[in-house]
Amino acid sequence: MDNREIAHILRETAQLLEIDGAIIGRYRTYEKAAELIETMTESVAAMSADTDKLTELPGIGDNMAAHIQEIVRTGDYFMRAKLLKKYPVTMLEVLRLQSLGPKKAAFLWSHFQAGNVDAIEKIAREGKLRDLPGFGEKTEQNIISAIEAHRRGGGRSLINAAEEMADLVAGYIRGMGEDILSVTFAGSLRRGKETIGDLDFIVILPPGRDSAEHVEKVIAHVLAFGAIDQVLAHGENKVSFRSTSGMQVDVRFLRAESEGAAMLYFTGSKEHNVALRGRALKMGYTLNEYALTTLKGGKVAASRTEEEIYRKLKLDYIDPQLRENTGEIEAAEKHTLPRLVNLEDIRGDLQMHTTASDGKNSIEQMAAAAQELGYEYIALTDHSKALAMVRGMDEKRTLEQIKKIHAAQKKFPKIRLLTSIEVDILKDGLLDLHNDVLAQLNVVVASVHSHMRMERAAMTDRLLRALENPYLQILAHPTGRLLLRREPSEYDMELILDTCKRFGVVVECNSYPDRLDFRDTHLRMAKERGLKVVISTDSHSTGNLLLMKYGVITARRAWLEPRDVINTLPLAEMLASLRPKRG
DNA sequence: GCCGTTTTCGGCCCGACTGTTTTCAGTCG
Repeated sequence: MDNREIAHILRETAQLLEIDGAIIGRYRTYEKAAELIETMTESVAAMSADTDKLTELPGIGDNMAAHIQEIVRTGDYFMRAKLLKKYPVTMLEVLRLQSLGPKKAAFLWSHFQAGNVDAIEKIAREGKLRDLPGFGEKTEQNIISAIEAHRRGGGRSLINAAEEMADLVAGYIRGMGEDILSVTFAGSLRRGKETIGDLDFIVILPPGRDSAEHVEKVIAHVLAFGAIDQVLAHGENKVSFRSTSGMQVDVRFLRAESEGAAMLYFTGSKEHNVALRGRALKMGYTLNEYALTTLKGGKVAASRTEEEIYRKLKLDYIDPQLRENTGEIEAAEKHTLPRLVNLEDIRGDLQMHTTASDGKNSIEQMAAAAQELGYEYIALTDHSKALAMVRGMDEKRTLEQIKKIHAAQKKFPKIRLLTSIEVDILKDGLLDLHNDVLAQLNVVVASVHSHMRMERAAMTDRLLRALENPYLQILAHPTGRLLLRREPSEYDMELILDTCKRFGVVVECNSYPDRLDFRDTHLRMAKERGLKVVISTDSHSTGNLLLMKYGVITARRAWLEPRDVINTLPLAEMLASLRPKRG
């Protein structure tokens, strides 16, 4: 049982308790335990043999430790099972509807036995909700439109799509000229999360131009943005809407003196903010989106920049990508935060395709584009023959490709073109090309593209066998997931990471926005085991080389430093850090 | 259910907004 599964059971218990009317603190404890376990890299199942280790975790007491042990032992938790006898499991889906929370959901269940989205939609469309206490015509309509939005899909977007939308909205708001001072995005996009549910903007008003009339004028401009599906909130300080693409956009209006506090608050994460507020309270302050204020006297201690606020809280500045309350506050206190890897640290790209398989551009075009980016080296990694539909290369064509790369090299004296391949890991764990061909390549990248839904034990064996091949140097997009489309393959992650470490295999952080594979938490596990990582784009065109920034931001979320990432190294050192080829 | 340099009981981050209410509960982030 992995951490995600344990956290899932605890979170469902929290939601069911909330529906059941438990007092706030009780279900919050379950929520907090779920949040903690979800973001931990150490296996809680492994820890659970030792009760003391569990209770040492913040927010985990004797009772919660016992519950966790029960979950690890039995795969379920009696309280959750008990509540699921009282409420249907579909109520958890109901809670995901906008404007329907635990209280209203519980009410609908107790009055109509309506415990799923379909049943609630039926009642709403029949006009039976409007006369209920606490409901009304507006609420009824909101629930119907929330159900419609829910049916259109979860509304989460890939990071590149979110970024495009954010640029569009920011550019539009910026079009107001001097009516605003600045517009900045915050939220999960600033933290670099792999998928984005909503966009948060902070609009700073010019000094002296913060009257209600002026804000209303700015809001009117925002609401005239073309792609609005529905306005969700429209107040004096903020406006929210759902875009036609299904993404929720929140825009908050503030004065310049609150900018730092607001950025901190709206960047989150929620867990980071809660921890910061707790710390502020202990130190005699209160923290909100306007300022850090002294408890006694209500004097503003800091508000203009994030740096000032962290400083007052006796913390080093914490990069947005680290703000998940997974140890960054403790590290900031002890001055042990990592020096995170930057895009500028990257010296080369070790996965890209050409017209030899499914790439759009030639070796020369890829080389020219990479050189333009200032790279010192690239690896040309076309597919191997198992991927017949993209004309994967067999042994003969691979050898020809090596010659072509050598020929192209002559035209590009300033960048090293490494001969390479993305060789398929076959169903039985063998690599798709003969070792004597792999031996002739500068770099061997391997990955799984077929039979991705194998059962856990078989997939583990398959990968172990592949890793035993002495020519395999880089394990690319190790879980094979496609964000919002395909779940990751399942295998014994800890064993595979330990094996990579043993053989000196480097794991990839694939920068493609729908892969981002390994994901942040897996990369952090890798780092904690002393593995090296390569951040690659897996480009299929020259334009794709720019996707590197998404890999870098994911690596930053994993606390990776330049020394953890081999393509921050000069060529010779990078090559020396790869698994040495043995016969 | 957890936790303590205000507390071993009584809080649990905090503020905006909406919609349904005549002063506030519920939802959200």
